[in-house]
Amino acid sequence: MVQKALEEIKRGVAEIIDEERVVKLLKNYYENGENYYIKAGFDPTAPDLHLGHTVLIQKMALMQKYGARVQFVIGDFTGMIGDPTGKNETRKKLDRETVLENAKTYKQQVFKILDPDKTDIVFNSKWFTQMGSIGLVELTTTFNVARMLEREDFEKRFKSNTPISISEFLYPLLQGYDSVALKSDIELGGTDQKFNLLMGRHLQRAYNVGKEQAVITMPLLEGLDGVNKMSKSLGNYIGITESPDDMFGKIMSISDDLMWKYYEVLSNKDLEEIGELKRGVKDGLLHPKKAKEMLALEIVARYHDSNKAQNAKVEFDKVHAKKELPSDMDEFTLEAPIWIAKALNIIGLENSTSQARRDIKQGAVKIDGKKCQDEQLQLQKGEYILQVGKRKFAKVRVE
RNA sequence: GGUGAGAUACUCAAGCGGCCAACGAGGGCAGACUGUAAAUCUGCUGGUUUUUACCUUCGGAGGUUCGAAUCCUCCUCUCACCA
Repeated sequence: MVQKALEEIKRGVAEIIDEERVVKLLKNYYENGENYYIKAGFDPTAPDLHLGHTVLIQKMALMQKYGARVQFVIGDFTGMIGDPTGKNETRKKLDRETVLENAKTYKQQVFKILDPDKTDIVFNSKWFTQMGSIGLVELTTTFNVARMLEREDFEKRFKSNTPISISEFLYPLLQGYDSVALKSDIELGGTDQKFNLLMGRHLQRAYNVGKEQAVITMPLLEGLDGVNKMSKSLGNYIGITESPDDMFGKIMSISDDLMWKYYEVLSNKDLEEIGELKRGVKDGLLHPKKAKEMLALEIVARYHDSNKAQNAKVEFDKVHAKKELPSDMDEFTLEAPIWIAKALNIIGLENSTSQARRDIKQGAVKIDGKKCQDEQLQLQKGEYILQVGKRKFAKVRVE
């Protein structure tokens, strides 16, 4: 039992630190029925979860089946500082209301995956506002600058003389302290979080919690561009609240290579099955597009339902493979006569009339399926279907 | 605190009195090709209905000049070296 659970848990993970402890926890669950706590922290600034987050969340959901209680930490306090990992931009201070609002959104999204009965949502401001400045200084005495500079991005920035704010040193300490306050048994995070996750271990020791958490890191999921990690600020993400059509289309647009990565960390299919698909594609028995469709169907069905997923697929084929019009389009009413470029701008298909002119020149604009050649064209009364590029459509009534 | 260097469009980065809406690279958008892809090739990438024109942009505010991203003054910010 333990062995099987461990195997499933290990799938797709980047690294497990202190695997022995994980085994112990599992054993204890099966033999004595005792639960254990797994923690993961989330930033309250961006309440929209995307598939990159779900890699982590799905893993937690899996572990809930094996005795884990999830501590879903909303970093409302730490969020004010901002994790220095990656880009460093000063964070806006979030007011209480926004944080609560975001937390609500989190709940809605997260419980599509996690079991609510086995999940605690906690805010880390709860213990940090009570800590006080003395407590904070005490926290800082547990670590030193040299060790702190071991963190890769700090080291890089230090060497290249890029400024590091003192408050950024605080971040790993605070995140680690969450594990002290919550007495977590395991903490999950992306591979870029490794340093912070290990800090939890260090602090649990320093504060004599009586245990040191194991750490499980998950690989970072690349975004749609296939290069950078999926993130909202880069715009290469697939949000779990997106419409079935958008979600389906976005998944279909990833490259074939990336598809397998997605399969590994996002699909519920077991590894053998995925291996078979992979072989099938390699041997030419299975079209890669088919394989990708299956993936897209599975994921869309998870966040919507299988009917909607199926519809999204049909719609997708209709628009892209058969080059027919989508069944749903935004509709607008404009006054006649109207200049085509202006019309495109008003209905939001183009950012400016200048951009519209350029696209018309390039033959990217279609009216009722026919290329528009004349950039001076005035639309007279009637109904038109305007299209820019392959994906942007709108129905326009001119009167 | 002292000295020096720098701030250019989404990002990086040229330009250093007129030929600058500003080289180039990345990104983005579009076209061809395809499986809607990826890769590749090509075009575009400040705005404005009148587009071999006009307007707004090169950290901010003034000034010199027929003319300034380019020169001068002050301010703000960043970096480096020294203390």
